[in-house]
Amino acid sequence: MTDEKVIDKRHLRSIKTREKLLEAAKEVFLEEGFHKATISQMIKKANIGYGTAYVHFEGKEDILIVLMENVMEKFYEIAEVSFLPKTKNEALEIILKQATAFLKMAETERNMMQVFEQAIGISTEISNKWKAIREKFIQRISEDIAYAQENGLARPELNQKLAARGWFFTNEMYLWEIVRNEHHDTVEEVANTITAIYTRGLYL
Amino acid sequence: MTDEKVIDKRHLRSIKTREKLLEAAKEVFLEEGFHKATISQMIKKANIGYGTAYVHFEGKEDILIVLMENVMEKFYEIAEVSFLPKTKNEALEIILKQATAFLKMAETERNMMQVFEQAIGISTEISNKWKAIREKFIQRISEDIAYAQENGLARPELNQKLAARGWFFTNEMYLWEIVRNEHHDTVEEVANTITAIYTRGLYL
DNA sequence: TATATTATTGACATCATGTCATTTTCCTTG
DNA sequence: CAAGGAAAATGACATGATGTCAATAATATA
Repeated sequence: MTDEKVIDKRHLRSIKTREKLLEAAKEVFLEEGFHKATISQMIKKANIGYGTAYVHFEGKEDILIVLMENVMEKFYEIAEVSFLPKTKNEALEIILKQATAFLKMAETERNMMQVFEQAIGISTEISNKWKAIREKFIQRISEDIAYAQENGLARPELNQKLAARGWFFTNEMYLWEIVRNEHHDTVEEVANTITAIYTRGLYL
Repeated sequence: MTDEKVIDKRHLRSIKTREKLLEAAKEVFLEEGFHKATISQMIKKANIGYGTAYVHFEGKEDILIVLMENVMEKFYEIAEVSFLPKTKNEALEIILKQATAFLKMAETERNMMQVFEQAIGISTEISNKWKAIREKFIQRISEDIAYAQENGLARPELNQKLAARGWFFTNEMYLWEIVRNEHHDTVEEVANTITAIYTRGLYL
């Protein structure tokens, strides 16, 4: 199990090479976007040989997946916050916090999220990982809505899964708009409006 | 203005070649997806020479843009339906119809929409055209909400633009799920739930 | 020091792209 | 209707990216 702790100079060099490449790849992805980015640019920036890239990774896509894992973990952390509201106010507060935390990611990780968005459209594997994150959120919120329905806080006639998806989808689309710098309302205002509509409805 | 009506045999042949290529390209895009698709596959299927493809189009992306124009026009038609509701019921009915028509597109044009989705992630031009469609919808709905607010039908404290975006975004995300065959509720149920939440709210 | 193991390397084969000089097809004019 | 010209089609080619692999360098071990 802990056999891997035997790290010799060779192994160390290997790790450093890998990290140099990852660092360079990040820059290239940010500068060029996913498809214009080439392995050649990365290895030049990292000062390593061409073949070396293929020793450490399977290709461009694989490199990006590794770079993305960091960011994706943060989403999981947000999604994993567990809650079972007892009052309507509690429910609203929590739903608002969740939306805000989610949208904030767009701002703090904007650069990598821009590359991420392209990659989702191109790589099935990356797309699947994003889908998993989405389902995690929807599952959480769906459970919360079901609980709220059982306790007379939410309208019982609404399909929880659909409602949860809708809520998440709205947040997600705003996330991408913020990532693309296409949106100039603050994260707080967006989160407030989404929550207000979902909890109070648009029409009187 | 009508000079172009002079169509000789050469011109006719040119048009036919172009159409043969578009037809073949459509098949290849559907079979292979946007990036695996190659010009070579298309020209073989169309029985024309390699260079010919570049006489008619600037490349893969350009071919897809032309193929997409058809589909996109249909979205514009839906978006252009104008309405100013007088009663709350009228507002709900119209918003439901709009959502249903929009989502139905995912079903009737599923194949091309699948290619479309990839293309949006890859081609800036296609992405921009889709954004224009989105803004058209949001503009329409935003106006409707503003009107409803002025006439005491909708909550006046909500930001119309944000509400309209949210509504559209939810629909759009469902659209893509349906396109990807990832969704098994009926279009009607989805449209109903979205409308119900937006108009009546999730919590009591 | 000699040998084994691990990591690195760049040259190479492959494949898609876009260009362009050439060829084919059709029209026009004397 | 024959000759020359214009429009359309063509495929060979140059370019650039990818992934592989046999050779080489660096380090460990006996």
